[in-house]
Amino acid sequence: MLDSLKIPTIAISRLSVYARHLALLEGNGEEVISSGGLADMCGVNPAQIRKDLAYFGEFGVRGVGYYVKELLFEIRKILGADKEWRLGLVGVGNLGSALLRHAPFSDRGYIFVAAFDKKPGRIGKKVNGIPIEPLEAMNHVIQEKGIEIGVIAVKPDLAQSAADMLVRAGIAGILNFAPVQIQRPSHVCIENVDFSLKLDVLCYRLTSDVGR
Amino acid sequence: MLDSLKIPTIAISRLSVYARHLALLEGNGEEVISSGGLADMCGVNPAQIRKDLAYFGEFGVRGVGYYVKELLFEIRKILGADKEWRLGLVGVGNLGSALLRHAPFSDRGYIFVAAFDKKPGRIGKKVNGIPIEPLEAMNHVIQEKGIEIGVIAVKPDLAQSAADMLVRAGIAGILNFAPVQIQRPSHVCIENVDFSLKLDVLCYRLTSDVGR
DNA sequence: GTATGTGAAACCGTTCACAGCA
DNA sequence: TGCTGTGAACGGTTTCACATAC
Repeated sequence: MLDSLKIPTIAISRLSVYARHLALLEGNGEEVISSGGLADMCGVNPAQIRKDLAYFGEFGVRGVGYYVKELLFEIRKILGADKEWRLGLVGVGNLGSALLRHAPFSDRGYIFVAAFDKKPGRIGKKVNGIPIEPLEAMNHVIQEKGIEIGVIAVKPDLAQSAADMLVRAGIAGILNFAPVQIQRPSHVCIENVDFSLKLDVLCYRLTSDVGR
Repeated sequence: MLDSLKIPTIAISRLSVYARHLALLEGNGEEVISSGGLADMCGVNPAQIRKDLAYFGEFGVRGVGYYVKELLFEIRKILGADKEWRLGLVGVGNLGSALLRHAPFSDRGYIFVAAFDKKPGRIGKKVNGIPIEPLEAMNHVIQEKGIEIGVIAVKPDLAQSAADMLVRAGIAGILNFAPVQIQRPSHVCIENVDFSLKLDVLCYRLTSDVGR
C-alpha cells in the first residue's frame, strides 16, 4: 500500500473496468470473487488486479478472495463514483444532443444540468429537459448550478475557446470529444474521447492485416 | 527501420495525431517541419516522433527536416487512411444517429453506407440519407455494400450479439461504443470507445485532487 | 489448502546522446 | 552547421513467485 505516490492512469481505468464487472457479479448474487476469477472476466492478469488494488489498501481475505459488495463499494469510493457529478455540455449538435440523452450517464450518477451553444436558433430549446443557454451565460450558470465537469462537443476549431470559457468559469475537469489537444492551466484535468483516432488505429490494423 | 516486428498501438495512435497536425501545417502552406517543431505541436518528445517513423522507413532529410506534404502522404498510407472505408452501424439510438450524421467521419474518408436496428418502428426510416435495415438483413447488406467496418452503438447487453452477427457476416474490424469487453475470434480487430471509463478517470483525478 | 499481498525479475516504451549525412 | 536515424540508458508497468494469512 503506497497511497497516491504515482498511481498510473491506466491502473485507474482498470479499476473502472473492475467496478463494472463487480456490479454484474453483484447483480447475479455472487458474494465472493477471487482475483483470478475477476481477471478472467476483465481479460487481465490476476497479479495486475492485486497490484492495482494494493495502491489503495488491502481489500481481500487470504485464502478466500474479495467480497463483491465490499470491493465494489471501495472501488467506487476510490474513483469518486460514490457521489453525483453535475455536468455542463458545450455544443448541442448531433453528438452533444446524443450525450444529453445518454441514459447510462445518469444511471451512473453523471447528471447533465446545463447545456450551452452559440447558435441563436438553439437557445431556449430543451433537449431531454435541459434548456440550451447562450455561451455568455456560462459563467453564471456554472456557478449557480454547481457544475463540476464540462463536456466539450463543439467543432474542433471552437474546442480551445470552449475550454478557455469553462476554465474561466471555474471548471477543473473537462471531458473533450473534439479531436484537438487542449491547452490549459495545470490544475485543470482533461480526458479526451477521440474516436477518429480509434478509427485510424482500426484501419491500420486492417490494412497491415496482422490479425488481432 | 524494423518493419512490422511489434509496433506498439500507442505509436500508431500518435501517427494519427501527427497526421492531424501535418494537415494543419499543409493548410497553412508550410513546406518543411522538423521533428522538434512537430513535437511541440503534438506535445511529445522529438525523439519519439523520429522513433515512431523509424518503424516504417526513413522519411526525413538530415539537416533539413520533413517535407510536410510528403510525410503526410506517407503516414496516411501507413494508416490505411489513403482510401475510403465503408462502415455499417448497428444500433440507431441517440448515439448511433449522431454518428451517422457526424460530418468529420465522411470528411476523412469514413463513409456509413448502412445502419441496422432491431426496433420495428425504426426500420425503413432514413438518417442522413442512410436507410435503417432490420438485423436480419445484416449478412446480405454487408456483403452487397462491401462494408468493411462495423460500428456498435447498441446497449451494453446487446453488444456481444451485435458483434457476433457482424463477425458472422464477415466483418474483421469493429469500433465498439458499448462499455463491455467483446469476445471475438482472433482475426477480428476491435477498438473500444469508452466514455464512461474516461469520466470515471476524470472524477478520480478531481476527487484525489492531485491537480493535472 | 487456498488466495492474497508484495519484493524481485522481466518486459516494454521513452528519452538521451551521438554518429551519420545533407 | 543542423537535423535525422538509432544504439544504449533509463524509467515505469506487468508478470512471476513466494511468503503470509485465513
